[in-house]
Amino acid sequence: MTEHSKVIEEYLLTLYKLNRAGEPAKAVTIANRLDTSPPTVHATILRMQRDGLVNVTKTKELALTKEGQSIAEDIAYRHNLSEYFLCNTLGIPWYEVHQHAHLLEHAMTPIVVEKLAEFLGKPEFCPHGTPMPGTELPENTITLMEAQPGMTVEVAMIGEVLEDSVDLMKILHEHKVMPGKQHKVIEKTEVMRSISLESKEGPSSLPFHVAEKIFVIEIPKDKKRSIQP
Amino acid sequence: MTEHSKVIEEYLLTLYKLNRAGEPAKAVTIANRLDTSPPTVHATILRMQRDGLVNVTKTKELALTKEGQSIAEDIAYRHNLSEYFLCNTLGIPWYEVHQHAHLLEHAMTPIVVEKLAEFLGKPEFCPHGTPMPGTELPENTITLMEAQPGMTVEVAMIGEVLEDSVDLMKILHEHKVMPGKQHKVIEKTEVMRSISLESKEGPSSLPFHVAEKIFVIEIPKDKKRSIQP
DNA sequence: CATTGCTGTTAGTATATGCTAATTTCAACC
DNA sequence: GGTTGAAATTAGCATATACTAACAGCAATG
Repeated sequence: MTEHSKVIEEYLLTLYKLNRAGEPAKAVTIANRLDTSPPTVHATILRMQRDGLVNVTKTKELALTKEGQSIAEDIAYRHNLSEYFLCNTLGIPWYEVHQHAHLLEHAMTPIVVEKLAEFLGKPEFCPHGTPMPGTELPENTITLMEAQPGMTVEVAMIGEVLEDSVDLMKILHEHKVMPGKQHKVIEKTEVMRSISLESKEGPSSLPFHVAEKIFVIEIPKDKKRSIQP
Repeated sequence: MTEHSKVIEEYLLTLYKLNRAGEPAKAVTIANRLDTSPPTVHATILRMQRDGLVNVTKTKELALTKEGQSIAEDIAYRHNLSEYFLCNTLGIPWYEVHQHAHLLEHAMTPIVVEKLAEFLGKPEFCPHGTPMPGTELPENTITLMEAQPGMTVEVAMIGEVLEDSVDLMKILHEHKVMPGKQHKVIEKTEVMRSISLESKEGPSSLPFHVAEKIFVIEIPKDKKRSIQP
């Protein structure tokens, strides 16, 4: 488990997140996510293969090796832990922590990780609701896209892809579309390609492509707002 | 104030520390401190000149420009703040924090620095007693080398050069040669080239080259241990 | 079947960072 | 004044990370 460069750690984390999201892990995808040219990604992946971090299948899918997976989980943990710290200890808004954690995640020694986790009480989810590696979302989690009009849902996780846009995150925050908050699904209109919600804070409307990346849990009628007044 | 690489930040911080210690800032010194070959240092300094971070005098002394100085102070602040956090919040021993802070100092956004400083209560000294940029040690600070037998002194700062050796730091810790602790100077023996001390925790002996890097304040007899029981 | 278009790859370059070996410079010392 | 030794510099090279331009491979589509 040698140390790896920031760049390599980025690639590993990106592959890890793609896996978790069930998206195909191709070189182009990395190029898009990391805003890097395809040739650069190509060269970097060659080095990662050389170093035993990924394998490339016949269909050009990138698969993390045991070691690659293990390092990626480590980075994801450092990232989520940093976010938790920045949000809960330092009071940086949850929709802004991603960018700051993005730097910290590459600069934490194992001891710092351990001590920080203890200090924070070994949290299991980051402020966006993403479970730490080893933890899972509840079985009955669905995407907001799958929720039907009339349902009341509680937001469980804001998909990691959305975190890259602070502007979008801020809007979600303003409408209280954030982990732990409940919303009622009003309607899904094909024409507008958006979903209307209503919560205590007022109505909101989310485009389908965003709703696909928001994970929620249906709240049975009799339990509505039992937790969140 | 563009962002600079980790390497450049290291160079800037090294120059800053040399200045503070009153040591001549030459290329060789950087090479030794950073364990890098002279040609590499040379090339890097050329880039730093190009980027307006340092000037090289006729005598080959390296002088930080206004901008270089300002960035260096920023890094020093991030470093010291990190150390304070690691020690006081996470409980990592004061003699170990340096190495961890060494990574963190390059990974903190301005917002994180600001929020962390607030959280910690804007400390003015790191756990080794080093003042944050803008703060100074008391006027009457001397090195342990300058202290005379019979004097009772309180440790103010462990020089930054010493921080690099965890082994040495650990020994200092075991003998309670740490900021805030009082010691009586017993004798300075030229033959052994060392200074003997005595404190409540027992006797200790420090070689001259270490004593030169430890900064203390003389405690008048009538005030001895008034602060530290 | 041929075209279109996405994906991957190659070629050619650039920059930052690192090295060793060899050479130059210069001040200090005999 | 000449020698010596430390410091700086040059030459030559390697690797990781980036880019653009050009090309190849292959599947989907008309």
